[in-house]
Amino acid sequence: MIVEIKDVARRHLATDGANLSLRAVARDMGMVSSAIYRYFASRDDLLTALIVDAYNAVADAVESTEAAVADRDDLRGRLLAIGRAVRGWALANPAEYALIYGSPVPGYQAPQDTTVAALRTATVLVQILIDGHRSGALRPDRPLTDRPHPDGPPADGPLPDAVRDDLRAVADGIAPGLPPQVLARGTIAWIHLFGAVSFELFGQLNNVIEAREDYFDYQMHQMADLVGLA
Amino acid sequence: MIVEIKDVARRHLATDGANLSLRAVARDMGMVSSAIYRYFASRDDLLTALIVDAYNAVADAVESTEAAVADRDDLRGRLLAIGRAVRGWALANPAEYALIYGSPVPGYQAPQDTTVAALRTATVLVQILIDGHRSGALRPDRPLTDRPHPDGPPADGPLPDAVRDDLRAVADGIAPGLPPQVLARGTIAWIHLFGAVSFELFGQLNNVIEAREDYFDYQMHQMADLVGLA
DNA sequence: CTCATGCAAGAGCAGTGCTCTCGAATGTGT
DNA sequence: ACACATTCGAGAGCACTGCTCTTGCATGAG
Repeated sequence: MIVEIKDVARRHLATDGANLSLRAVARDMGMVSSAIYRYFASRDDLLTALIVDAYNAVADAVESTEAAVADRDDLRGRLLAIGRAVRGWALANPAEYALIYGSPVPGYQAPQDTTVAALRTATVLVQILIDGHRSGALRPDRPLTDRPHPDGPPADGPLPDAVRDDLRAVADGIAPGLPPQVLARGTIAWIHLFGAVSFELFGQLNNVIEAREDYFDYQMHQMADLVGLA
Repeated sequence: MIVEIKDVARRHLATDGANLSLRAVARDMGMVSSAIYRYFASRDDLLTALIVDAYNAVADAVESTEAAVADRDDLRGRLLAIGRAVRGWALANPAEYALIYGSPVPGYQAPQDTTVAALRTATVLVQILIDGHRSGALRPDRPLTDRPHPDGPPADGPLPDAVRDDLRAVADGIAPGLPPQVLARGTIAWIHLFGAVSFELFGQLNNVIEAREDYFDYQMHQMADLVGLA
């Protein structure tokens, strides 16, 4: 019953956007609006359920797509697979993507359930970093970028101490032994991935880039370079 | 009169988020709701006015901050100034930032007015690219990233043809002669800037990074490296 | 002095989230 | 088999929303 309500709500979400109407979904189900409250305490409660489902849906897509990469040593290919999975899911479910990675619903506070579901997707990326670090494919000890001038010093400044400490704490939790420098570049790729998808999905690329897919792949390759993947 | 309405609406926006109520702003002004319709045809019309204002506000902040960089040859400093200006404005006006760079309001179609205001901010970044290209500080002819392995080939693949054509068209409009390769890396920095601000503002960094300002600067430095700024 | 225009108030419509009450149906224990 | 308890949905109702339409009051122009 609650899955049926969520299904109808998802359908409304796809057409009407984030301001879905409880009465409308009740009408679609041949019920009266007050009956919904037997299953969801409030509209925010329904939204929370949809948000958790969305986080898990994108995590499912990312996990299965990344696992399908046969050559586990092809770290770049695995990163690319993650990126394409996120983008593909976002393009197929724009409203749900906006729900979890867009501007937060005003007055709505995300409960703790959502963060654990959100972590699933990130873990897939971190595993690539771990594998690359173990095999020695990553070189966090030197700047990844070229010197702006051939004879100049590396432009890449050191990781700020406070950031390094934050990242070390994160690494201790999910990837013990992973150097903060590696994690720092991984988070940059991570942030850029969602920044790129959001930019495209929210219309910021309109009248600028039309070759969306090629452009996205290009960005992911740049991020792979930045992380230091072969 | 319309500026007073917008001021009150902005204040409501800051507290209640994107779903602002016409009746509430009318109440705050001691008017009845129908009186608002003398000045704005609809709630969407008011939102559009706020959006255009927001685009211009962030453009003002960026332009003035960037212009305050004394050393015009310090391209990295100018990029950093832009980034900090955007982030600072976003942190000071989170609701307005979400209005223009967050998920679009459902059922709302942005009119053409907004795009020209959005272009103002981008122009400041493009000017850095132009200056850097003129002075020879940018080297778009070679990969900016290090080889993953010291003796391997450059990992950076070529710019896809379709993307190159898109970017050439953009360059023809606002920066004639600027190589698409330079613009490609500039857009990456551009996208990452807003991706980083959105990630922080929308709570995606919670329980991960606490040293927000240091982390942001670190990201901007990485982007400066990627673009190839000294 | 008259007319026209600008402006705000009020009523009203359809819609919303949410609460409360009531009646019907479905088991469950004795 | 009967009485009881629990579950479920319907309905009314409250306060709120965006928006439309009409009415009336001003102020300024001719």
